[in-house]
Amino acid sequence: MTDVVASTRRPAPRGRIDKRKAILDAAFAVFARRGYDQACVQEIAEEAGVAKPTVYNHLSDKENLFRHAVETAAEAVMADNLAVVELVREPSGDLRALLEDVADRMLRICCDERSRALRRLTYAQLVRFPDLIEVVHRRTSTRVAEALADRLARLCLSGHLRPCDPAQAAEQFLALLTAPVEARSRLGGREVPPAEIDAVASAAVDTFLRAYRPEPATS
Amino acid sequence: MTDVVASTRRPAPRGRIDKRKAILDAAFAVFARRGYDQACVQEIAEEAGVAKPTVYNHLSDKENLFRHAVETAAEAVMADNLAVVELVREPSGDLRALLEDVADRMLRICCDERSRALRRLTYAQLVRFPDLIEVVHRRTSTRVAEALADRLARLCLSGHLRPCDPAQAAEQFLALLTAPVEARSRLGGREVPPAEIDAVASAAVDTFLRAYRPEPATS
DNA sequence: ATAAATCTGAACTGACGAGTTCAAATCAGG
DNA sequence: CCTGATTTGAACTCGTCAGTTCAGATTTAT
Repeated sequence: MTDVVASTRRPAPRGRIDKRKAILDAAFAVFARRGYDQACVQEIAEEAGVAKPTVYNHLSDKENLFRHAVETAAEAVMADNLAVVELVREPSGDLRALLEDVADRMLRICCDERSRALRRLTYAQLVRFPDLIEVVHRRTSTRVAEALADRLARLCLSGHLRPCDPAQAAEQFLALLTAPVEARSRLGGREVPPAEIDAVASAAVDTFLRAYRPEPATS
Repeated sequence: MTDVVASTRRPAPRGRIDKRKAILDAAFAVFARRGYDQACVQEIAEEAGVAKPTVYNHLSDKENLFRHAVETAAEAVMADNLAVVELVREPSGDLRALLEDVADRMLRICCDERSRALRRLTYAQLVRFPDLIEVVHRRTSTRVAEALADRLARLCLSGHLRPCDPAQAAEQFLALLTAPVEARSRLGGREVPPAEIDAVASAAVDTFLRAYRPEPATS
């Protein structure tokens, strides 16, 4: 009689459309704000504008839902990052300016809600889904580092950077970017103001260039 | 009738000893291996060799148990790290060797099970206990960075490093250490072989020194 | 229009775990 | 050795939530 429940239900096109996509999007959103254990399937169904049995109809169970939602998000984050790495080319003008631009774009991706939620969720479920972290990490970290290493290798060959191990250079470039931001965002809990992002990016590039610029002709 | 339950019960000195400490230790151990939600108070009680009501007698509820266990662990990790930072002094011999020793020790702390579990737990409960991460982060990260900055400032003044912002230098030194190790340990899921730890430490120090060594007297 | 597939809401089962209760056992101190 | 505090085990309450069932509504395709 006193039913005022569930006023936040979008009608969402009845019939058979891409319920599946709606469900996965909703799942990631709900997992992101509640965490795996606190998220309940009912809420995901409501967020997707769909009945609970429909959720189970598309994705067998909660675990499956989580895996698909997380892997999809990881895919998207990887695509964004790879697109940015593509920008690293033989500099037409200033190498520093180029790297700062790249650094800035990567940090913005790494600070946005989706990336943060993704890290949080995989980190949190490390014990329960060890294989999942493997997949996510490959997408969001390893792959990006490899792509960046490729680009840096070219810069070494063309003499814009000193000869070095490109994989290590890439690892350290990313370290100088991500670690300070992780720390300043309290592991993703706080929003980092753009001014700080800029500062971290420019400090990282500065240090990176000091360490990897070509040696002044010795002797 | 078919009761074979709870065969892993240590007797643990009956009467009133430091049950409290036993309980907190057990709590951290169980939270570490199960995560907050999966950990059940019964298991903590068993691990502590104590009855369930005794747990509730000492610490009001599960949340309280978690907070105390985590804060205690954070305190311990901080102490370890600060002790290592103390080693940074005016180098009697080689600055590089000194920094590599410090880097190595810090990485070992950061890779051990306790630190990893601590990061995992706080990261995972970011949403539910936002204030807790504040506390932990201050202990394990901010404080250590500040202490290191102090030491680096002295090295700048004595001319062992170029003039620079010591806070930034400390932040980047730690970034070059922790980020690669986090990546290689799959966010703490995998054990990192000592050889890799050494490699990361020495690469980090090398890059740090290239970026922060005193400028060769210009013009 | 009609048949097959899908979706819906609501109610249901079953497991699990937090926190409590209590009477009996155990301890510590005077 | 007596008294009061603490511990213990076991059973219990209570809420939550994953996953299921089902009869009826809706959709899509032919």
